[in-house]
Amino acid sequence: MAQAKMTVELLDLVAERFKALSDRGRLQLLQALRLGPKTVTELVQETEMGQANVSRHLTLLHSAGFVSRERDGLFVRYELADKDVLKLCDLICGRLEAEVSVRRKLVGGR
Amino acid sequence: MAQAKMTVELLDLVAERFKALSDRGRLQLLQALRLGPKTVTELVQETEMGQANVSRHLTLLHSAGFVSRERDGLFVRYELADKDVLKLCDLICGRLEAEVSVRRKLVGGR
DNA sequence: TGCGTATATAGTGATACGCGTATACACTCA
DNA sequence: TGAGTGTATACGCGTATCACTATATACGCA
Repeated sequence: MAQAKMTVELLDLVAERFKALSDRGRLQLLQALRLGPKTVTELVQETEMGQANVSRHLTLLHSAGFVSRERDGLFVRYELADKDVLKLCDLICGRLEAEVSVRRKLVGGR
Repeated sequence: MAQAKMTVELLDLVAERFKALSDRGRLQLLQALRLGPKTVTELVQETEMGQANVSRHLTLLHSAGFVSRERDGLFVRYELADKDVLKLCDLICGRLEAEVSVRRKLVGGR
C-alpha cells in the first residue's frame, strides 16, 4: 500500500495472503513453528488437529510463502519462512491489547 | 504472537482481524481512505461497488477496528482508525515484491 | 408530519472454505 | 519388490461468505 495505485490483481494477491492468516488452525501452526522447524507429525500432536487438516493448512501457508518445507527422509519439516509473519501477528495483537485496555478504562470509569 | 502462550480465543480474534483484510473490496476501501475521510457515497463512486456492498464492508472494517465512523448530517464519513492497516499492507506488499524479484532472477538466469 | 436522500439491513442464490474419512503418493528398509 | 510409516490429496458435507436486489432506517428540510 506504499504506492497510490494498486491494481486489482495486486489487491487480490494481498487479500490472498491475509486470508492465509485468517484461520485459527493456521495461526496455531505458525505459532508452533516459532521456536523452530517441525514435522507434520509433531504439528499434529501439538495442535490436536487431524493429519489431513494440518497437511492442508501447511500446504496453503507454503503457497502463501509463510513457511518453507524440506523433506527429511520419510518426514517433511516445515519452518517459518521469515519473521514477517510474527511482525504481522504482533501488529494485530498490539491492536487487540489496546482495545482491551480501552474497554477496561471504560468499565473502570463507570 | 509476542507471548508464547496464545489462547484459542485470542487466536480467533487475530484470525478475525486478518479475515477483515482478506477481501479485495475491503482493501480497495482502505486504500481509498488513505488520503483522508470519505463518505459512503464517495466510496461507492471510487470503487464502483454497489452501495450495499460498500456499506457492508465498511461495517465489517469498523467492527474490526480498522476504520472509525462519524455521522455528518445525512452522510456518514469513514476514516482509517490509525496507520497500522497501512503497515500491515506494506508488509504484505514488500513480501510480494520480493517474490516477484526472485522470480525475475530465476527467469533471467535461464 | 411528509418527502427526498444517504446509509444500513434483510433475503436469496452462487461460490468458497474447513473438516473428517478414505485413499493415493513418497520414502525407508528388510 | 513388498510391507510399513509419513505426508498429501480426493470426496462429500455442512457452514460461511459474497454480490445483488429490495427494503428498512436515519436524517434534513419544507
